[in-house]
Amino acid sequence: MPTEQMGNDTRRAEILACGLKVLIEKGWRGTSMIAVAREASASKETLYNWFGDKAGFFGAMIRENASALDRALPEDFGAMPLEDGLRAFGAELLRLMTGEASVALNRAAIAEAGGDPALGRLLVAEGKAKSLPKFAGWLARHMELGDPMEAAESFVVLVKGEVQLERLLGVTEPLPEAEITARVDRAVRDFLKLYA
Amino acid sequence: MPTEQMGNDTRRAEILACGLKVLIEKGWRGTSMIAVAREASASKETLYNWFGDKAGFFGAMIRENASALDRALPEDFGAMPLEDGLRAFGAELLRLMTGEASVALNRAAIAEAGGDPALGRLLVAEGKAKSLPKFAGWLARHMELGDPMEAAESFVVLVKGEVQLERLLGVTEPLPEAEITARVDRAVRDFLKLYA
DNA sequence: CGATATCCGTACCAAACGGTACGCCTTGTA
DNA sequence: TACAAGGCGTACCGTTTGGTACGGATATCG
Repeated sequence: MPTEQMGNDTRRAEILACGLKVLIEKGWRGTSMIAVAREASASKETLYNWFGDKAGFFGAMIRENASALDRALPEDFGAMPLEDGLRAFGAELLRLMTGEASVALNRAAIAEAGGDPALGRLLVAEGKAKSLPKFAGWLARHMELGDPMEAAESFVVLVKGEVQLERLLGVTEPLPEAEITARVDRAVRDFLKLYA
Repeated sequence: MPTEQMGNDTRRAEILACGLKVLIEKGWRGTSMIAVAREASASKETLYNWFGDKAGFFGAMIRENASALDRALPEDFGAMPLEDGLRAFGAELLRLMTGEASVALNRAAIAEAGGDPALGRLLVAEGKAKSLPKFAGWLARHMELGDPMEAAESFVVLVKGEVQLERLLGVTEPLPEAEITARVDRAVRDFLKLYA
């Protein structure tokens, strides 16, 4: 563990990354604050000072990972032609939503949703609620649509299918790249058939 | 093996119903064995004698509720014409998957999936894995399809959209009947456009 | 009627949790 | 070099959990 001065921000991101690692490896039930503290070589008191309580810590993890889709999209996505853009967006979306990090965070939010839906709301507000309108706007610029948001959601649904739920339930492994492209191909074909 | 014999059949169903009630009201975290026992006016020892352990109890709850879709379908479903059958199946599916019981059970299975995916596997094996092939067979009898299972899954996905995930995350309330029919209408229209 | 089995209620246990308090040591700064 | 801040590690507390054990009530059956 590096000693040279690392800004509080770096240390903070490091702790959040350790939390995500524990969450992925041990599941929601196995992720106690003491487990996170040990993984990060931090103290529980530090965790509580920085993040308030356990919910605050998970909220911070969600915020940290929410913009992953934006970051993963190619730089020239906005200028791509329709079909290429659909493929790029769909593949990145599927890769993200079935990846270990997203699955673990969604599992945690769902596990808590019965008692306190705050984490679930945060997950949606920081993730889908931000990226979907962007994608819908992009769509509207590339084809004529009566309701771009509806079309955007349709594409997302066609891409994800049942795979995300199966991942959440633990009945499926992360998708190999070949299956990602296969699913995206089919989704693009169906989407164009419906809306073009 | 602790017998698991019959005893009072209705008593067993009663206890399972109480467990589901607690699960819906208190969420997965609030559903301790003692909470279930109190709700059912039973003793913890009885629960453990009948169901083995906590996982066994939840497994029994899943089995009890798995065939709900079959039971809910109208008796003459098999003889319905294509579009009526799609509407009936879609509406019942959506009603079930967004209902309190299904949401609570799926949340429990997902919460445990990180450590032990057995509950998730059971949920899929008893639910979707049994009803989807039936529906695919029905579909194949009503239209010409290259891959009936693929078409059936497409219909399911078109009907559910993002609603089930939003329910699991706790960002949406159970759907009013008007929205159910609206979603099913759109799904049927899109499905026929893709496969008819 | 007495014997047997079952179930309820309660008490109990060890383990783990979230959260807090405190002593020690490193680091930054003047 | 001296002082202040703050993170690390550990110990601690009250609560809750899954799971077990025991005593008393009830019911069934010979």
